[in-house]
Amino acid sequence: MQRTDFSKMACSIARTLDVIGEPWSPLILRDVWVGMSRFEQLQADLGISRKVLTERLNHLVDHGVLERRPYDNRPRYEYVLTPKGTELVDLLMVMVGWGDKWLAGEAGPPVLYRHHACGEISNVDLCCANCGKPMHANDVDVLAGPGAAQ
Amino acid sequence: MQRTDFSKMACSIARTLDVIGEPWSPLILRDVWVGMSRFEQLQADLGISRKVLTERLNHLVDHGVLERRPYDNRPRYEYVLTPKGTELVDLLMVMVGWGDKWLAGEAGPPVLYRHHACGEISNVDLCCANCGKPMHANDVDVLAGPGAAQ
DNA sequence: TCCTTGAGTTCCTTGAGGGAACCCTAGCAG
DNA sequence: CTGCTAGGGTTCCCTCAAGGAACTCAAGGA
Repeated sequence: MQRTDFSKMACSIARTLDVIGEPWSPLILRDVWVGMSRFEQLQADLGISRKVLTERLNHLVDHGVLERRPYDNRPRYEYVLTPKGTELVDLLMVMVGWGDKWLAGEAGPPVLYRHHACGEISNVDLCCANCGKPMHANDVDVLAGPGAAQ
Repeated sequence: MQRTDFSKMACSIARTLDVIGEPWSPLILRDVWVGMSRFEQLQADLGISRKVLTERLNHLVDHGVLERRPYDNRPRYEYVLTPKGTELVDLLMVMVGWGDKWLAGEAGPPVLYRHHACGEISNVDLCCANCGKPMHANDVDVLAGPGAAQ
């Protein structure tokens, strides 16, 4: 956890960061998303300290992003995405899109996505939930909402 | 910077985190986006340590996300988003969408977006850059790309 | 009975975040 | 030309989180 507590700021970015803003958390979600669900797998794949991995998994479970579920008679557990966590993967896909475009270099993107609906290799874009047209940073006005501070 | 260096991992999520994964960085971008561009403004608004703010701003400038530009004959500077940084705001908008849905509580979202194209208060959704249809975590297959490790 | 495996705990060291104080440059007021 | 002010940082110290290695514990299996 960061030193400063972001969870009480009147900002959905800060509150989201309180859930997945700590180092490693997005990479843990990525691994769970692509099917790595067990402690040992995650630890080996990420090279993360076991202590920190324990802390992160507990934090993600506490916030309803992952679910810890036994998979054996022995004390063995796996971590799976909840619906809340699955929607966070949208965020990861947008991160992938930006990283692919600006940071991948000449080797090209490390992974590709094939979209079920059209069958093509593609990438995510942002559109308006209301009209469906593109919606990027310069396409909106920012207004105070009901939950604004003061 | 996190202890572990994410920048050399063959993963666009890790590489993106290397740019904006440190604490405060996304909130700094948010503030710059909505028009807070000067050191003193950012420090006062965020309540961040001046030392850390200096480090973050330098890191973001080094990575081409922000540009440091003088605005006076005196040694005064403001920070503005580059095109690379403006595209990162997409990521922030998706974070806002998730936070609004899962964390805002009964007070409602702190800010609202009005989409220029349709004039309505709306939110971002993810669609396929190829076919335009919705594209979420469960709508894709993940395949190895040209820049995959090994 | 011992060995192995998954899933953590415990302990120590290092270094990043928080906070306050200090510094430097350029204008401006007297 | 002296002192004051404001913006934009540095410097310093303290604490707590990340890294890493070693240790624990429970349940099967040889």
